Amino acid sequence: MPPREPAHLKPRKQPRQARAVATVEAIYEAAIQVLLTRDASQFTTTQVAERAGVSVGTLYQYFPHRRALLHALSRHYLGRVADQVEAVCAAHHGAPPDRMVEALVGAYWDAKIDRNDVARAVYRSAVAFDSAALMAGFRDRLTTATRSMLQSAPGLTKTGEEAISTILLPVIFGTVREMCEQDPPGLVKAEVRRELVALCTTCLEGRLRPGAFDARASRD
Amino acid sequence: MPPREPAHLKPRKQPRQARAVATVEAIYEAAIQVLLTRDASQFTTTQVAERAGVSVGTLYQYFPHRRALLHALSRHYLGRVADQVEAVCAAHHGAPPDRMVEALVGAYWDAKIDRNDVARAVYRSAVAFDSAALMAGFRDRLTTATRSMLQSAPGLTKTGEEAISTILLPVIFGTVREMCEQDPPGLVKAEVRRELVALCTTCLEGRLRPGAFDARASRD
DNA sequence: CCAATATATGAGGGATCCTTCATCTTCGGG
DNA sequence: CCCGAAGATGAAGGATCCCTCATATATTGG
Repeated sequence: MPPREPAHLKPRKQPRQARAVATVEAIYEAAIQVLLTRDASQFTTTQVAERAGVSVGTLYQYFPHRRALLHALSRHYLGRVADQVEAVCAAHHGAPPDRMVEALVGAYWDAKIDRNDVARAVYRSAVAFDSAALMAGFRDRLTTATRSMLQSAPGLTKTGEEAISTILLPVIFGTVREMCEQDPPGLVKAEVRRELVALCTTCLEGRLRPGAFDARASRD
Repeated sequence: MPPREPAHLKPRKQPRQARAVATVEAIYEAAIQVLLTRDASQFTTTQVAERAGVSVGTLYQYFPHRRALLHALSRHYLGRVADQVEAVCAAHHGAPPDRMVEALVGAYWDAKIDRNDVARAVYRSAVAFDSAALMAGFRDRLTTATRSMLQSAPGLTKTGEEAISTILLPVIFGTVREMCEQDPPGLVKAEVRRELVALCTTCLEGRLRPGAFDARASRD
């Protein structure tokens, strides 16, 4: 059950016909594009409508005002990312700790980097127009999913899990964000990703009860 | 020699009397405050002038237009941070690698977190109008300073230094940014900072020529 | 094929906002 | 004390922008 949103942010009406669905989709896509063009203060409803190939009136049939559009966009995207990460976390309950970390970083990384443009647009929307609540909710979902997964790790104490979550998530979130906004060559990105996994794994190893990581230690 | 800025961004006139200096300072401070109030699209020259206790006309005597104000603000702040980090890096040439990392993280962390509000304001300003060039220059300065410091480390090969810079800087930048925007309780921040240093140190150790880190290995 | 409903249009009202400039006040050197 | 220069003012012009609403078009169930 998603948290109920403030009334003034609710979409005005739901699209019922196929073409309306397409229209809303086009508006979302246009909003992303406009958000990415230089100055975010040029994010005007007119610009979005024009880019989407519809009239302003149409836009206002589905979104009561500009901020509601941004809110819906962020909500839509963040929800999808959270879904993906939650699924991966759930699928790795009880897995070896190093696999957990690899899966977590991989899921978050892919969700963000694959749709680099969308991620950047949402970052911008979140910063330019205050959506702290939305971001906090997103973080909470990922934190819960991660901690739940880590708690199922063999050889990891409860306090160890807390400590590692505290450091692991900011590092992952921050590094991935940096990669989104900097957008370096693919080769560099691949290297950073590899290293990030290694970094987090090492960090986790230090928290495990000695001996719980034997399988991996003898592998290399 | 700072990179020459586009003509349309240059400040209109330099303050010559004491009260003018105070005025400009007040405008900067007001700009930061306004930038932090909810919606960044409400960053209007009128708002800034009012908050600074001056009239709009005064503002336009020193800044040719709104974007120039934001540009100057970011430039001013990023320059200061880069100065601090560069100084620390220079002061640690030839130091033991673990001290290097500690100093680097510490310097960047302090510069950003101590003036949390300014950092957040600049992040916002960077988004509200495109300042990719400014940010890129900032990153370059820090990258150069860091690599120069690391290259002076005993037991670190040239390629090792490259690899470590590639991963180290995004992790530090990203994590610190995450802390700025999330702004968790002081205790959590302290823990993250400690762990971040530990993480980076471990990462560095793996790159050193075996034996070059003896002093530290025998310490714990 | 025909209502009834859903969807789309875009000109324009009202509200800002950015920026200018003619005018006034304050400062500082002689 | 005086005068030129520096600094400060704020009303107003021109340009957007957000959002509404009366109107037009498309779709669908019967």
